[in-house]
Amino acid sequence: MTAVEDGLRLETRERPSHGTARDLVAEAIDTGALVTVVGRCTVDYEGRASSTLGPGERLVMLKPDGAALVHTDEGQQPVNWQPPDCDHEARLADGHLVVESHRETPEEHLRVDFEAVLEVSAYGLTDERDLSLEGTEEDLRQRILDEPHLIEEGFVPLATERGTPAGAVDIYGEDAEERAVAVELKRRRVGPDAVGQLGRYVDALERDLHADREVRGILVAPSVTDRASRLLAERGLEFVPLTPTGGTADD
Amino acid sequence: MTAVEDGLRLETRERPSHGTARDLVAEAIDTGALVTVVGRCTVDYEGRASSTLGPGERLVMLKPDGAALVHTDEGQQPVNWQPPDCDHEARLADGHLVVESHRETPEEHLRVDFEAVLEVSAYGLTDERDLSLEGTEEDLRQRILDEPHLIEEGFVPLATERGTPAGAVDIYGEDAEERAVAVELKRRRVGPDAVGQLGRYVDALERDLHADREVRGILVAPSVTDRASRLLAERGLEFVPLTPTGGTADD
DNA sequence: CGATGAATATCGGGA
DNA sequence: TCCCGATGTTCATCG
Repeated sequence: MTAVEDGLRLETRERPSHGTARDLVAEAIDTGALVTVVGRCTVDYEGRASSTLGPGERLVMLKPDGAALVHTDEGQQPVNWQPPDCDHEARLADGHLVVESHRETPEEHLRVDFEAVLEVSAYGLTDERDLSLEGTEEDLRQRILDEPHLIEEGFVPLATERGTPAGAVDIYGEDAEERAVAVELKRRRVGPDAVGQLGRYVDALERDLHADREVRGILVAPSVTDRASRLLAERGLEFVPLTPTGGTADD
Repeated sequence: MTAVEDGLRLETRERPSHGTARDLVAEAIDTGALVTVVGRCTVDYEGRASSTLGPGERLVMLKPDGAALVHTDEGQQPVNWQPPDCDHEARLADGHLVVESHRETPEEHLRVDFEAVLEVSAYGLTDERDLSLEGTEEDLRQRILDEPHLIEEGFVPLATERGTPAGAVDIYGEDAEERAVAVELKRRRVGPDAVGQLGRYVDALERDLHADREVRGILVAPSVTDRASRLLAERGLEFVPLTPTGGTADD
């Protein structure tokens, strides 16, 4: 089976000279292609923090939206990077291909200096990027709004993202006895941080509403850690086990 | 200028047949090479959540440590991925190259189905990966341990990462009047979450120590947001502006 | 293996 | 633009 012509743009050079590599990278940046450069290089970053990386073999990706990624043979995360909206540049310095990426606000600069270039490729890519994702906190919220009794019998949601001086409450409502209820949602097992978050909202609501009005705080998540459970008890907060999808909590 | 032979392994096919692509990807996985496959594809993920991605042109990277990345032409983050320690597999299905990546604990599966393959490359990469990074929270901690007066005159650090029922305090110490002090460090401007964190530690320490002993809580960061500042005041906590590097706080 | 919190976190929504 | 919180966060460290 032979691949048919498909209109996808592609330009590749194996083991190019540094000059050829520079020209191809520079052209690809200009034409809005996605570029990969693989070779032995050093990397320097200066900006929100600063870092240096000694010689090693890596894959550098330059995206047309201005993002830059330096990947080694290990790890899901790039060892160095630059966020979108940066300006990329390819140049020769001391006979080496040097790729630089820069932005302001904040001032950040990435420099990759190649001592050997294994391959340079430029791809003209287009993507609709219509990702459909399920199992998020949003799904959990909708599930509760559809079936409020999942929280408890008589629970009535009154607002989502209700503002307080401490931040927005995921779901604000009332229980069967018309007590105010703040619900904090998490799509996965939670630790102490989520308890602190809920506690801040409850405190803020108790200040906001009349001081004599009781405010219940309910954490909704598949499960909680021991420490979080203890913190909930200390603060008089409650926990309701629930998953975004309706599956069992697999902790 | 011509690149010299450098021992770096490289295997590339432009617009290969799906069968050729499958063979090359499978061999590269076996030999521990880093693989890139560029082409038009759909992506399905099922695991901690689930997602589907319709047809589009993307770059798929398979790392020898088991990580997988699907990158579009936009964004610093991959649109889909799989963490390290997954098992990669390349197969033909309905004449299409299909790349799959799987792991257990948790059960997660990624499937990329190519309808067109623009290029397949396999790179044999090695990397020492000796990244040196400055400007981290660790740097801020060391700066304070070296010069405790940066917190205030008379401050004495007694422990780092001191355990409490609510978590570990970054720096625990005493002030000039021998009051207990909990210090929470952040390398950058902080919001309400950091105040909640510090508050939990202070509460826990006040329970741990004798109830009559006052515990001061000090947040150390380049700057704070308005809301965080208000929360600090409400809880009787303090703020000391300080950067990891000693530079000025650029908020 | 789980828990905990840092990160050049990134990303999207809202004011 | 900044603030704020979610994320299939990932990652290192510690118990």
